[in-house]
Amino acid sequence: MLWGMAAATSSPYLSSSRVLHTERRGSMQPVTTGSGGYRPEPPVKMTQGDFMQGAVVGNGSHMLSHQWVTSLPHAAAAAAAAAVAAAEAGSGWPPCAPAQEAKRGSSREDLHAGSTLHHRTHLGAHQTHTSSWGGGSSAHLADPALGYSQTGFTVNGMLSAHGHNLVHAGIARGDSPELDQHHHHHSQHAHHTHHQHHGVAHEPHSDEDTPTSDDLEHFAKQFKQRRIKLGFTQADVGLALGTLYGNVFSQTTICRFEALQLSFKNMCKLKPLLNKWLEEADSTTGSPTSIDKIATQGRKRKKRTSIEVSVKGALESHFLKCPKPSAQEINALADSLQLEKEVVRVWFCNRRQKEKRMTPPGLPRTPEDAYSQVGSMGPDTPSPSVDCKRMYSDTSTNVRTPVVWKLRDTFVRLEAAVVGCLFPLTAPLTRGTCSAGVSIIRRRRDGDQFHEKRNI
DNA sequence: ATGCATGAGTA
DNA sequence: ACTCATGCATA
Repeated sequence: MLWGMAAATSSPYLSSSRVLHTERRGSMQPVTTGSGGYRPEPPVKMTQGDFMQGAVVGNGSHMLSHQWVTSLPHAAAAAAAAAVAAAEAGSGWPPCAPAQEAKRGSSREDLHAGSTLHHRTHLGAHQTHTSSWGGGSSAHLADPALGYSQTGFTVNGMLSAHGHNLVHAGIARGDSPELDQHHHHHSQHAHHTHHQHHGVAHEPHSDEDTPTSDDLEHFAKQFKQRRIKLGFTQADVGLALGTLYGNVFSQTTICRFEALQLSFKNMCKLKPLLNKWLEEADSTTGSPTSIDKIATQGRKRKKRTSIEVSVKGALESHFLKCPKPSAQEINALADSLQLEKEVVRVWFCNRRQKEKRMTPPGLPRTPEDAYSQVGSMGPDTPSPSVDCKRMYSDTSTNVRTPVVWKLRDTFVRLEAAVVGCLFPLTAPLTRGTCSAGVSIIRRRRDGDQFHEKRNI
């Protein structure tokens, strides 16, 4: 509450910050870290791009001792920018707010927004779901030679040279003809006569059609492939969207889109934008989209608290029992786990949100599958608590919300439950091996995480 | 790629 | 006080 209140009330922590945003930009330029380009001042570690430039103000960012960190514009970015773009100037974005107006208020409707743009006909080709679901992390795939890195930092002076994307120019075009969307790939596996167009993606459905989960999945896949071929990083795309539409997105969001980790609704909203970007990227060999965005000024952000594994296990256990604990339950929990209440509260919020995300790769493809599996579940099946039902109905706002989506939650829950039983506290989170016939997902251990892989 | 966090919008 | 879209920071 503390934070909440504070925040609500007014911005508590504004550092005296002044907005010094360094300006830099260039289309795809080096946006240092993922998206923002900020960094707490005393970067402990630096990566190649991080040479800190003393230049940046050393303002008294942290007067508040502890956890609040002041965000500052990233020095590295500045540097690069400086080189590159001293010239490019205004960005044209409202420094703070933004990006949302449009969406927020009208969220429901804007799903279709943007759809008007593309209508390309599809020429025919078809390609079924062939592509393998990208395997690696896109970041790595980017060809280093091109100078991309996850950070979007161009290695050498490429940037400096032209200030912008070489990327665009060089690569674009021509190369991947495969991008086609076969939209409705509905079940008729039998014959899909599809259209393919090359080079660009189109909207499968008419403008206002709400895409199906399969459409989204397919699009996401294609998008990722294409993006990689074109040599752009997720961060690049995010920035470019800002240029094209005014809404800048972070690497995180693009990443989540590709991984289908956004809500169905959110996926629908972003799809048109990304589709448009794709078209642009394909054709544009030259339109340097440049922009940049601003930064959230000097707000202070709570230092990210990291929760111990064992504690997470406990939280997870509780979550299974009660996804939406009351304030008191939270208090009690926080207390017993020795965490701040707010941390616990936020953890639950995030956990719930996570449950609502889109189908992660690896879930039952057809309702039938899902149902059959569900049906075989035992009684201990954690009754999809109230919350569960509610989630579904929420999601249902979208009439076409595919069943799969809804089922997904059930699965996750079931899986977690099963695993939870098997491994009470040890591996509760890692819903790894849940064989009970439910395991349609195969995971690979990776450090602390389990990566899901489609099992087919 | 993802965990924890923020904030607008709602109920 | 919650949901939802989003992102900084980090593994």
